[in-house]
Amino acid sequence: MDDGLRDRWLQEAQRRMARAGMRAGAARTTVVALLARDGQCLVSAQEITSRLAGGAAGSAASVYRALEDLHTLGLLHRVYDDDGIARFEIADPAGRHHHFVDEQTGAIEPFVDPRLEEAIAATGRRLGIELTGHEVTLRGRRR
Amino acid sequence: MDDGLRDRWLQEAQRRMARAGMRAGAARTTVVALLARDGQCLVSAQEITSRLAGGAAGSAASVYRALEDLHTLGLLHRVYDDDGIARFEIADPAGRHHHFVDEQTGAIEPFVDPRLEEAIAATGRRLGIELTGHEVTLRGRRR
DNA sequence: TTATATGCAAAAGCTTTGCATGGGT
DNA sequence: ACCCATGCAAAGCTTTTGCATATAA
Repeated sequence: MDDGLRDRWLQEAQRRMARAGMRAGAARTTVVALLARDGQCLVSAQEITSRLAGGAAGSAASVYRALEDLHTLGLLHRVYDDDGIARFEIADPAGRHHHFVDEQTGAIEPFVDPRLEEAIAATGRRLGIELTGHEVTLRGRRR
Repeated sequence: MDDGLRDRWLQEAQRRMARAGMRAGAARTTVVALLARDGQCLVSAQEITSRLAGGAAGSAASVYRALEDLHTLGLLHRVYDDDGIARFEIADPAGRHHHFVDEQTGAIEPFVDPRLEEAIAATGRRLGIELTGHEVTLRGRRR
């Protein structure tokens, strides 16, 4: 786990939530804390809900509402897996990773590749597009 | 519309369906014909169902079943949009395109870029991955 | 004739929403 | 005090499934 990323994101999240006039209720506070730790790669609403079920706060409705709000604030990326279930991960202010799906295990793993980023930027220029975002999913098996 | 692609895919679809022991019922036959024409870029099950509603055959259940079967046979790609709805397009035996989402209009447009394909292949090698597939989605506005 | 395809209606699963209550600032 | 947040339960949507019937081969 990347502690620096966790702290940066947590701080940014609190800043943006405050600026939006949101208050620190128990449920969303817990969800945010959990995301800062475990949301560095894709997690679903249900995974969050069940991890919260052990503790005190966090109904399913509140989890979905928190995820929706955080996504609207630009604090989360939302991706739909091959099963059609929404999964979220924290939007790193410092950069972006993409996903590799291991077809043997089904595991999703993040990766970064500056040269791929550069190639995507070049594609945008070639197509005459001003890029505001992009997603890449690779599938295969580890050699 | 690419007539060559349409005919190639239709032929391949019929070949694979026959080999799988599937019979040419009215509903799936109509769905396959519609996909060959209109499935060159993403369409949803509901879009297909409503386009079929004018004609004689095609209940929603049969549409979903046809899409599932064709996907299993490797004849369709399935992609989940930002709204969480599954969209399908025909798997071109001759190559692959990706998607650009225009954030002004919401329109999804296909594009091809051989240099991007090369960059993705290079990323796979760099990561030590044997790639079996990949998807790229670009978001932005046309300049 | 026999396995496959279809349609309808019901069920399933994820997500959203209405409403009354609780809680932050 | 005032407005936001929460929880529960109900509703909404897409997608899947059971079952009886129809149909391709």
